[in-house]
Amino acid sequence: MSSENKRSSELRRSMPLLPISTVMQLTELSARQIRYYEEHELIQPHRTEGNRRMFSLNDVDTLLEIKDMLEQGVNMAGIKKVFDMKKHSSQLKAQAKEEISDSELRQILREEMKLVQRQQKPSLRHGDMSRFYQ
Amino acid sequence: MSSENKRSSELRRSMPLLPISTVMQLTELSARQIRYYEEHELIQPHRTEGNRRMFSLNDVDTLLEIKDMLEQGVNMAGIKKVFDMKKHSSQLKAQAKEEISDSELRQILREEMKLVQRQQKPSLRHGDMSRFYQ
DNA sequence: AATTACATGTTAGGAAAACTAACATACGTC
DNA sequence: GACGTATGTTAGTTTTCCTAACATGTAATT
Repeated sequence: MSSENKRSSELRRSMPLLPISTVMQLTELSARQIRYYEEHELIQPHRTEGNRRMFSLNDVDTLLEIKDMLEQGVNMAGIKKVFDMKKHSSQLKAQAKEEISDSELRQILREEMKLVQRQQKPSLRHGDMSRFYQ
Repeated sequence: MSSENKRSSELRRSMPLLPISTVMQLTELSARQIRYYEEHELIQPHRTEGNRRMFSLNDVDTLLEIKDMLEQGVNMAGIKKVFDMKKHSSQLKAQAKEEISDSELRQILREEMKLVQRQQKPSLRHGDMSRFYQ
């Protein structure tokens, strides 16, 4: 896939299309749960002019990951850590891409992994929204 | 693509995910227009328990086709005809697949085309929802 | 055993979004 | 100028979603 395509599909996946009722069905989470996870800053759904939450496909993906980890006994704090690390490591990766070799990068990511695994054993299975679109 | 994948992506594309407000943004149609097209049976959005319309990606695709044809001067009746023919010819095609050769099939579809073209000159450009997912 | 923290349920009251139905209007056609 | 078609607008209702508060089950802590 070209980087152009990657960028525009990222755009589509982050478009706020879905009301909470749809997200409830897709994830089998309650509204209370979804709002609670937002309260803890695990997701940041868009708001309409009238203050209704509107969710993207990425949000649904994230919620499925959260659900997964909770079911595996990871608590909010743990999930936050995992997400922080993910963000950090993808920033690192983006930055590193232009500076270092692949093998050096893999080495760094292995070290990051160890850091997290010391604290908990999260499921790293990726969210499964791919079921719901093309 | 395997026929299994084709079937399941069709499933996803027909899932009622979107409220009318989202569809309005995606298509740049007014609520009045969308409801009017439903009234004329060009789309059949799902209804929630509380009677709210919920639209699928296929519905959005269809609406974009309708918009396209209207802009090209085709009226409701013409659009209906085009859709009827589409449905008919895809049924025909499905049935034919197991009975006749490709070249025979192409011949039949050419004849169907002529039938419609005698009445109007619709745009056959396909709806462009592919912008919005994966 | 009592306390605490965490994740979620439930309820109440209010605001936004969507519904139907009816009437209004612009524009093309007879 | 009357008519038909596609769309706008408005009014009155119903449904969905919002926040905030309090309730509850379970696990960890004392």
